[in-house]
Amino acid sequence: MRAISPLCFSVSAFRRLSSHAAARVDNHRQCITGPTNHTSHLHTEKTEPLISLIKSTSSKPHLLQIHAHLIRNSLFQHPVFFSPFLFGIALPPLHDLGYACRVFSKFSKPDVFQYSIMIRAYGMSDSPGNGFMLYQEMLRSGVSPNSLTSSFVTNCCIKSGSLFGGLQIHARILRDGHQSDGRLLTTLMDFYSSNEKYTQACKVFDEMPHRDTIAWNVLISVYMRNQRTRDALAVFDMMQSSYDSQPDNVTCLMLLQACANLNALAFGERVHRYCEEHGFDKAMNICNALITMYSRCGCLEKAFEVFKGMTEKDVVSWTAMISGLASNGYGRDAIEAFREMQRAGVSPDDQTFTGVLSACSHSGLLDEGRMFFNSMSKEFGISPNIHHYGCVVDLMGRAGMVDEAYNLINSMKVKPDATIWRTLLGACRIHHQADLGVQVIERLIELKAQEAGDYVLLLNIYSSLGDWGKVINVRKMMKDRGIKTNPACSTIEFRGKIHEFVANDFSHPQKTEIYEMLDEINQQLRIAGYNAETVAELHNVGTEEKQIALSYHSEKLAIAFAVLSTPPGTSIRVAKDLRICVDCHNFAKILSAVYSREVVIRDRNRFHHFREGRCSCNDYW
DNA sequence: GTAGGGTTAG
Repeated sequence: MRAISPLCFSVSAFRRLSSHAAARVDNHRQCITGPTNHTSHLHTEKTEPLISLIKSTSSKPHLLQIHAHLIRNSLFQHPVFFSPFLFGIALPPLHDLGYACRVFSKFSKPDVFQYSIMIRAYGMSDSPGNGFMLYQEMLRSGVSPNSLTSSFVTNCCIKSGSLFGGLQIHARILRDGHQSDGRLLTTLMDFYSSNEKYTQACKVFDEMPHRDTIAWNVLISVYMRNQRTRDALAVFDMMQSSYDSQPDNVTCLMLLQACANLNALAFGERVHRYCEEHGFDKAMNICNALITMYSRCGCLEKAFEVFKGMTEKDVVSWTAMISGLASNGYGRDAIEAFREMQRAGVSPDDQTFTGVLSACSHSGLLDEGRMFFNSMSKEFGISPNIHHYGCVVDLMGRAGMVDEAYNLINSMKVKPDATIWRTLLGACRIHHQADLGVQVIERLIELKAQEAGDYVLLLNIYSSLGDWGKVINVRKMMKDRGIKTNPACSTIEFRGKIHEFVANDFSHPQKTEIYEMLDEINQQLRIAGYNAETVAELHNVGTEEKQIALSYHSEKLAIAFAVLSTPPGTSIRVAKDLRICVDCHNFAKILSAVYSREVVIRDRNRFHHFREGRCSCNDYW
């Protein structure tokens, strides 16, 4: 007996089925060309099997055969068959937009469903802008959009970055009275958020009649994109007290990221407990986010605990652990973890090498760093990217090889970015290389990327050389170019709230106590041998004035607040947006001994752990 | 007589 392929079987099956339907349609030729509201003439019991055959196929050749048969039997133009056919060919998994366009253009009078499918298909393609054009064509031909059409076309505007299109759609949504559709409004929030119209995005949220978990999650992502990370955390409480929606795994994932950014350890632990209570802590992505959160909060023990507890570890888990060890100053352990990862049979990728190389640069492991940099491409076939180069430049720069680092940047295959020049500028500052520093500033200017911080580094170089004439020049240059310095900001978490401190800040409600406490601490530290390190301070002023200027750096205010507010022995965790200065480093080191407090300061992505008068990093940079 | 929204874990 001859074997019949499943495809042949299906085709013969629908041939049988379609002959009944065809007989019906033939009697009503107007169905084919005219308005297509004659579905009732087709017997449901005859058409349904054929429709479900069209719907169930996910093979393109099969769908094309069905197409041919529909044409032969004059059934194709009937929406009963055309709609599911278009659906199958236009959307994934087949998603043949070219084919879908051709058949769509042959269709005499598409309805709102068919337009919607095509708009959705455009939204998923490389030409989302065409989705909006089709939407306009649809309006011109008198077909009214429903809330799904609006949702699809809004998505097209998000993808194509069309602000104007989205605004038009929003106006139409209001006109048509679709403003109570939660899903549509969620897409609209996403639209405003992706166009940086955060106020508008929040307004849409406020006006929603019901907010489900996804709507709340979009609100969190709005806050996070808008650098309002603290507000993102506040959403967690609001969700838990709302009666109709609770945080889910996506909420937790985003909040853990927010905690990592804010150094909000206590809040992160709360989210962790919530994950455990709801069984999210078994998921790999949550565990990986937890590792990062704990590492970025300087709490490596907890990060390692999560890591150890994972039944399965992927490259992301290993990389998170390696990077965590690296940024916390445990370079050798990071390298050991890398070897362990290979023994476990997990292949490293480019980000793993970023972690390994940063481990070398943070711990000053020059030879190891070079070795990994070379083996990365030779053994693992991973070509170096800007981050890898950045680590090596940092490594060489710190080791005093500033000229070699400069040559390496010039020899790179990738275009140097502002960050890599800034890294070199930092090295120039450490090794007092004023001439190269000036050259680097010029490169930053070429990139139109120079920031106040870059000029401050240059100022640091000149002032440490005692070249006050040049200091005045740079200050004048900054003034002429309109460069304004933003004061550094330190944050500290206390009882679930984030407290912000800016140098010489007088806005905190407990300011008087904080300043008094800082004076008291300074007196105690001086007894223990602390002397304000004034060499790096910018102004050409007397020593006493310098000491006053240094006294109220933001991290010192934060530390004074912690000493004031927490019981003796509690660890003090500070996050700072700029680099910690030599003096504050010294201050924290001596304080850790005098007050018997562990102090953890995170500046940018680097940690300084102070315990019993020692710091985890060898020198303060 | 169908169809939709959030996450890019390091």
